[in-house]
Amino acid sequence: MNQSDSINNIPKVYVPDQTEKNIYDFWKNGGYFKPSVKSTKKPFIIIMPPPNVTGELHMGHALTTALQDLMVRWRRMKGHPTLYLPGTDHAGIATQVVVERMLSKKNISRHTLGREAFVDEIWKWVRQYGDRIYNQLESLGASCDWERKSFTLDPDPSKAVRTTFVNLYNKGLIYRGERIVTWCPRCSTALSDLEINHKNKDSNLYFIKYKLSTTDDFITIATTRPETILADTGIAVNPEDERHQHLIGKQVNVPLTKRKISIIADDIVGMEFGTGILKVTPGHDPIDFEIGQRHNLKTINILDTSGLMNSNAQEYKGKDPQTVRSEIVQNLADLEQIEKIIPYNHSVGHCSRCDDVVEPIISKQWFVKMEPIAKPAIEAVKNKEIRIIPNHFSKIYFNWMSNIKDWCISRQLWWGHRIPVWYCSECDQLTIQITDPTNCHNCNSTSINQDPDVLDTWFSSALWPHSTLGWPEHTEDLDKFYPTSVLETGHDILFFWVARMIMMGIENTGTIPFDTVYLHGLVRDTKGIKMSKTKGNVTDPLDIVKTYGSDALRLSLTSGTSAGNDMRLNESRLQASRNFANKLWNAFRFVNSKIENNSVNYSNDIAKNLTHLEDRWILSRLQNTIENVNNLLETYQIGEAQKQIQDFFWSEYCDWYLEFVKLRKSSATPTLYHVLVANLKLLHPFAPFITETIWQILSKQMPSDETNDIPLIITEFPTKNSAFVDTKAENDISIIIEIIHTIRNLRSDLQIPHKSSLKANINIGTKNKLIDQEQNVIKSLSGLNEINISVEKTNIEKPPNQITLVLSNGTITIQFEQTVNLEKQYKKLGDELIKIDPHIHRLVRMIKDKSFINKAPEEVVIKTKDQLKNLENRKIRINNLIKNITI
RNA sequence: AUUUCUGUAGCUCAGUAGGUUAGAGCGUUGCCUUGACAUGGCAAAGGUCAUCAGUUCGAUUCUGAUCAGAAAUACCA
Repeated sequence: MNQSDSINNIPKVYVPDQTEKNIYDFWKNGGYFKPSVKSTKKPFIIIMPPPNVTGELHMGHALTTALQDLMVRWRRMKGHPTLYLPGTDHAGIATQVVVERMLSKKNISRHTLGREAFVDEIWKWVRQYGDRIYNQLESLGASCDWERKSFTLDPDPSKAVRTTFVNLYNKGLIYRGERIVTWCPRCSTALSDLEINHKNKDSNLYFIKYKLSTTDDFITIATTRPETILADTGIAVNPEDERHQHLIGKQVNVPLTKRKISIIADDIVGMEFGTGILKVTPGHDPIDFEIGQRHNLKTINILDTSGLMNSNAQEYKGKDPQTVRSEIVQNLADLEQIEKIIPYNHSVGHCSRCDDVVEPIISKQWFVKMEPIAKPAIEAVKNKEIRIIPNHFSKIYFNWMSNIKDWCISRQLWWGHRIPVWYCSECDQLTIQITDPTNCHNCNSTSINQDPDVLDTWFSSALWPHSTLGWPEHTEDLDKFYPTSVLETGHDILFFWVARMIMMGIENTGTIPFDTVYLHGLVRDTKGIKMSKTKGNVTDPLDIVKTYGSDALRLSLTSGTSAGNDMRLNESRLQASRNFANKLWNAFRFVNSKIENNSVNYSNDIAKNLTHLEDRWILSRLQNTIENVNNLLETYQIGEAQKQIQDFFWSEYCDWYLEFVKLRKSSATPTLYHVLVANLKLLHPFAPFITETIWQILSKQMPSDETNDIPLIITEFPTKNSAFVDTKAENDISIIIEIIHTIRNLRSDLQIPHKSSLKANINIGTKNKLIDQEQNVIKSLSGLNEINISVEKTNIEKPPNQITLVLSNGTITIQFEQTVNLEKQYKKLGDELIKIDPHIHRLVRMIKDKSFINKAPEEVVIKTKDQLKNLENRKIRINNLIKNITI
């Protein structure tokens, strides 16, 4: 480091990565992340929505962590026992795919390994890499209680899963049934509705002729999936449809097969679509399945678990549906059974994991009956027991919850919580219990086999707020920390997580899992496009941490945003945050240079020394900031809270206060220190590293005591002290600032350098005494060398070397050494008149309006009158000046 | 198709009890290396708050319609 670059050996640019790791370890090893046992205040708990154990940190994690950690740190500093409980999710499909891919490089498939060995392989992987995401969260400053970290497959959460399954089954809320589910051939498992994305695709609508069995007539049916003809078990028409009345009850031959099927009437059939005749394929379409149920139609399944045609598809067996489609179309064309083919755009379901086209397929799966569970969960939000922020997501929640469908929870995977159901091969009865049974409950036989399937990963996530705290056991943690406080996550995950957590929380514990849901928006790239690996537009948060520092990243993510809204992250935003951090750093350098090795402890009473106006002013402004910040954080207006802190710090403390006190020797130091420290505390939840770093250096400059011996992370968050509120000081300083501002403006307009001195006559009526007292400050910050205070009317002649400017409450006349061209200044006066007039008119109109006087609140009327008076006075002063000008 | 959200300065966005001469950051223009900081300072330009109605003494803010953009959910075979 260059010696000239430093005051007291502190580098003039803040370098984050030199300190962040040390600070984090200091907090972690000091046990500051653990819930305090001393406080009797209401605990504040955030259970981290568990990231995927195979996952790597992305911007979404960074945002969610910044917000969660901010909430946690704020409450911790407010003296609440806080628990931020981290965890990871086993992520069934995703993890299995990762490990399968790894094994395939060694030419091993999971089938050759077998289930047990394969699951062992995954565990090996998890043990090796599962902590990676945790380390990444640490670099963001997450103040989690790592000793309570939890993994969805740990024994306790697993027990919670089994207990829940058994309870729900016993209550009749879990059932096994043959349903149409959506099947992903690539992942070879059933999926829930939420795991499917619909995309519009260009395809064809095939008009196919079916021959009636008894006559030589044909009927024509429109379909997008001709390959499902092989699974047709009925034909349906609308009973109201006069065109097709005569067909009802007749039989047709299924093309390419020897089967004959009946024509039935069902009012679900749309008369406008196609020919108004629907082929019914109960095995491969949800609507057809319902029709099949109503009319007792047979169900034929033509697909196997890997999505290929099975033996029901006759000669097409073993081929994939797409191939079969074109073959069938060709075969039908050869038989002249294709009437026409028209291009058709329709939406097709895709697997949200692998993006393959999913197939509706009949299959036996486990379901949760949702309606009874959803009811109390809807009620909890309706009666405001749970508050969703921003509120408009409540509507989306209600909408989904009141149309909820049963949840398919079985997955044909090997990695996850295996379904706790055992089938008896002797009596066919099920044994369903929490611990592994050895015998059939019914016949006591030992030949029982566990269901091979595992549960949907979200099933365990749904239990997360209580399972991580020890449920179903009555643990101390559950007692102390449940229900939790806030669930913070992305709005895209409202249904996956939030809704299911609310339902299962109430179902299992009888209590809501959290009282507040805070939903954030998505982080988008510079162009506003959603970040995704496939698009290659992702920014790695760890790269940003390296370049700009963790605080800068956090500040960027939390600034200028409001809940629920998406945000764009770009370089200039990050730079601005880094610059802010650097500004803080340099203010600290300034203050530090004043207090180095001080023998007085400034953290004690500072009220004694408030003889200076600017001290009273900045402390008063600080109270205002503190009050606003607390209110804003209380109502989760996080971006606005941050803005208030940054504005106060930069625009008031740095731009004005620091400049004011440069004239003084040491009398300002206590206030200088006090306000800086208050800023550090206010900012700590937003930018934990730099604030703690500065505090550690600063607080050691003074004799130690109980207030400065403790780390910033657990110091008390500032609260408003009304004793420091001083509106008179605020008014006075605003007059001083206006004078300085006016003179600087003039200098800039006339290109008069700051160095060249000016003389001023100020007449500001009742405040002339103030000007007298503060003239040194005014001189220094505006470059005046002489101030005369005149009670007389300002000279309104127009000597060529002086000009009079208008202030809110008076005038200021500036004298130049030489003649200056003032044309521009006089024009400015005219411009202001033009601007001011409409305002005056507006205000006059309001005052004259009787209904305004009668109906508007009194303070608004008073304020309006004041405003008018001020503007009119100003207008008079401007007019006086203009009258005496001859250009 | 339904629902929801968004439309404020050149760009990105704040603006939660309806009363402000409508704000910030970035960018732009001019000036400045002054002992905290050029990742800085000083000064300035820039907006009919999408459009149109309504409610109100008063609307960027509330209501409705329209236009434009985004998202979610559902889906017709």
